[in-house]
Amino acid sequence: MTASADQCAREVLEVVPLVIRVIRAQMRRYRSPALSVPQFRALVHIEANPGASLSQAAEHIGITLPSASVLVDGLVQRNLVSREPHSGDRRRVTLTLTQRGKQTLQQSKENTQAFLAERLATLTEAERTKVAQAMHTLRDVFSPPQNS
Amino acid sequence: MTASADQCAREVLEVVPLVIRVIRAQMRRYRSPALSVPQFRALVHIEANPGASLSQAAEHIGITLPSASVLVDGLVQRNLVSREPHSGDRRRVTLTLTQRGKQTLQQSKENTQAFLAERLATLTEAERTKVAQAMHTLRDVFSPPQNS
DNA sequence: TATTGTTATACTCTATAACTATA
DNA sequence: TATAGTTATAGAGTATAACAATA
Repeated sequence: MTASADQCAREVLEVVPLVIRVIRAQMRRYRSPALSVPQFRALVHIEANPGASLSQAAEHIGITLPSASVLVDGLVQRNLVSREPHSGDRRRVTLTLTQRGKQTLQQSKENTQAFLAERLATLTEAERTKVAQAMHTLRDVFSPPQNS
Repeated sequence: MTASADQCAREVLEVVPLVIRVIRAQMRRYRSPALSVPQFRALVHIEANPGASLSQAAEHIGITLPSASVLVDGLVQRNLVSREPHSGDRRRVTLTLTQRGKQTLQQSKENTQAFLAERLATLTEAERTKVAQAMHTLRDVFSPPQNS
């Protein structure tokens, strides 16, 4: 069986929303404290890119700059992210995780991954390998453009 | 290369939010009129299950009953869905697509699938087949429970 | 009592438009 | 002028809690 681009598109369009819903529900269920999916993704980006600018974060997450500004606002208010003026270019901000942010992200990662892993454990290893490979493929197709 | 449940979970957690964002952005971009992803999914369910109840729709979409009530409210106000009392059990509602709802869904399907297909067309047929198979697998893992 | 659905309330996410500050 | 970011405004999505109507 082979898949045309259109058949493949149909599958993606049906299944991806299902998966994101399960992920979101689990993140919400977990309280210490709970993170939304976008908040989680922002923390992951800042962890991987300490000192990131807001524009970089917005691009990575795939949202507009104003949306990112509001999103980060919430994280700063919850003391998960530190937002400092950039030394040298005072238009920019410098985003880093606070100690609390690091801990929260670590816990949320463990929790959510463990939850997903538990579901995925029902698959055979061959099936999981195919899923992981497909995720790699989709990442290449749907990653935001790398401008900087 | 094989994938443990935890590695697979990590991949899913990273890639699925990326894909959903691209889908959402495309649906929003399209105006005639634009649908959100949940609205789209609700319409798909009602199309496939004419006369569906609100509870059924909520379960299929993976949201709570109050959320579904609000969501359908918006669709009724936009004249995309008809919400009638159920004959026989007056607690229930009967959801069907209006003519406008059918047209809008059809257009949105074509548009979004074509957009995704265009992206996926850069893959080889073997890659697309793997992606489609992986979607099937994930659907089994993450579908809401079928109670009724 | 149990089921189906709605309403009230509160947040978050997201966009576009308009703005400020800096380069 | 161009860039980085914020604020204003608006609408959708979502949850929990409380409620109403029907079975």
